[in-house]
Amino acid sequence: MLNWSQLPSLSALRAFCAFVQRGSVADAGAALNVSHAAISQQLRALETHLGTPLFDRSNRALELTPEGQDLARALEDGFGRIAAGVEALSHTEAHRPLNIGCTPTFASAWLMPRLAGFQADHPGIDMVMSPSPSLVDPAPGGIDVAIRYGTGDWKGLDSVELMASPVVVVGAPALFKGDTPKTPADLIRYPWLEELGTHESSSWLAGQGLQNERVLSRTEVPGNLMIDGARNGQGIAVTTRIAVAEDIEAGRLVAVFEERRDAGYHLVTKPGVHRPPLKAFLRWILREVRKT
Amino acid sequence: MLNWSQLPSLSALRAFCAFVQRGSVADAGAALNVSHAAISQQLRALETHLGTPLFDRSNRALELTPEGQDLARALEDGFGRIAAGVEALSHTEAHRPLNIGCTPTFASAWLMPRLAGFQADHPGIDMVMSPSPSLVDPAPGGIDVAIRYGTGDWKGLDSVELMASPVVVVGAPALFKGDTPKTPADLIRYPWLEELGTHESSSWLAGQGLQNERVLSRTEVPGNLMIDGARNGQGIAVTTRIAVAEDIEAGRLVAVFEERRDAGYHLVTKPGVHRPPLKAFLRWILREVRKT
DNA sequence: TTCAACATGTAATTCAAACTTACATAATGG
DNA sequence: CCATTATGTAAGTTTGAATTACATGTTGAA
Repeated sequence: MLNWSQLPSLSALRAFCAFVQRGSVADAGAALNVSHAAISQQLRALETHLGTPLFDRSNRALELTPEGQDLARALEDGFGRIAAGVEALSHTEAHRPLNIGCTPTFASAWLMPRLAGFQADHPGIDMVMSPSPSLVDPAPGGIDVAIRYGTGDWKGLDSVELMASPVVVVGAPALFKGDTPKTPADLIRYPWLEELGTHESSSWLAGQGLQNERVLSRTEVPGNLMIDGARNGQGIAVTTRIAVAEDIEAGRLVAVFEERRDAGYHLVTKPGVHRPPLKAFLRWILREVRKT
Repeated sequence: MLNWSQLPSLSALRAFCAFVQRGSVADAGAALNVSHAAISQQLRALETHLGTPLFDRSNRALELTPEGQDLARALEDGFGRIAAGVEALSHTEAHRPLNIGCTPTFASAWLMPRLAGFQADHPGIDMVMSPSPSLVDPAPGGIDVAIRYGTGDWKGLDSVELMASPVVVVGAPALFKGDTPKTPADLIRYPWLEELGTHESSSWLAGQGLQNERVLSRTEVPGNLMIDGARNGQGIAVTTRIAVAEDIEAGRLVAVFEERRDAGYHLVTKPGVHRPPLKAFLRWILREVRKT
């Protein structure tokens, strides 16, 4: 086990190593971004600490004593190993792709159409989209950031609101045949679509006091297909405003109920440091949201 | 060539390495003689600098991420190499014998009789005596300390006076046969002894204004034999008071002239740091002198 | 479940190592 | 011999790192 307590000051060792590599006190200072005097003092402190002359100061230019040469070799090895380790880390980190977790709905409706812009701005950053209805924790080495729908209170995780978005209940105009439902209870008569692995429709109905009612039929479909199904008149869907904004605008879907809640999409990250690609992404997406 | 400028703070790296070895923040603090809070802050600073999470903080005890493990390996290697180099240095240094240069006369008359005391006090320190009339520079790796006769003004070297000691001119009572010389000029009639490699007798005579006189005979002998020769009545010798103090006391030699000059024996060292054995010796010899 | 013990995090202040500036000393080379 | 180059020293300042004190959160036993 390393005995730290009797190791000389690391800055002194660093100064010595820089001096050895650069060959002069002034150059060593330049390499470390400090003055020559700083190096001079560190070198003297090192000699004092070790109780050994490391230099022959008889000439103008310092020369290493045999002891100094031994130490130099050890330090160049040691610091070299350390620097290599640090650099390797930065490299692998910089190149590990950015891993984004979000719901299939949000991905196809909002994120994917804009992502090209981000990739154009940051050609060095590879990305992996992990669309998944289940809300995976952003873990180190796994998901870097998750985009989640909720109220922003994920315990143990940091979140910032991306955009508020009410829950809407939508259906195709063809489904209603002009007879648009007036109350939530009217919806019982229709077939429902639900995203695989979620229970949004039931919880919405429960929120309306209809938790015991059975709807006409309930079809579970993969997330990306739910909106498609709704558009085709296959049933009622519960989703967020953002995901169907364009469809409503274009008249392909009708929002029959809309519930103003203080919920919305959030950027959720692990507390702690963000690696540079992640920082870039967060900056970009927040700017992107502000545009609209 | 190492690029120092983008290396993280070395104390942060050290803290990280200590944490890895000890397994907890608090223990790492203990190993480095700092508080747990200091370590905590260093670790966070390191993560921030690298832009990479090094720990999984979801549990109470920190766990290394894969990146953290890579870095840990590099740091343990690197710091290990450094520590080994430093330790090797201290070891070889501590064991290199102490090299003392002094005149043969002083060695046999004053130093050798007392040296046993030093060695008894410092059993770990080996010594090499280098008696030599020529005044060798104490150089790194060579002589650690020289004991020289003079006035203390050796340019480029540090010196402290060990003891003042006038120059004396001595001869055996048998040589003078009761007819002790009264003036320096009287000494011309006697045979002279001179230490090999020195010119003390001629310069003493020159100091008395007798630079052009020829003495009866001049015999050059190795330093350690000069006093012996004088004792045996083989001639006049010029030396220092200290070297013949006991002989004069015991009546084996007579001091015919004594010149009070501000000269004496000095401890002469290279400026700069003194390694521990040298410091011990200097402390010892100065205390030894003060005893008398 | 609740509480004590443990492990780490954070904020504010204090402290000291390390740096800068300015001047000094000394060697080298034209 | 002087200009130039290289290092040393001293004094004062800066800032990185430490301490202290309190907070947060987990674990395990009562």
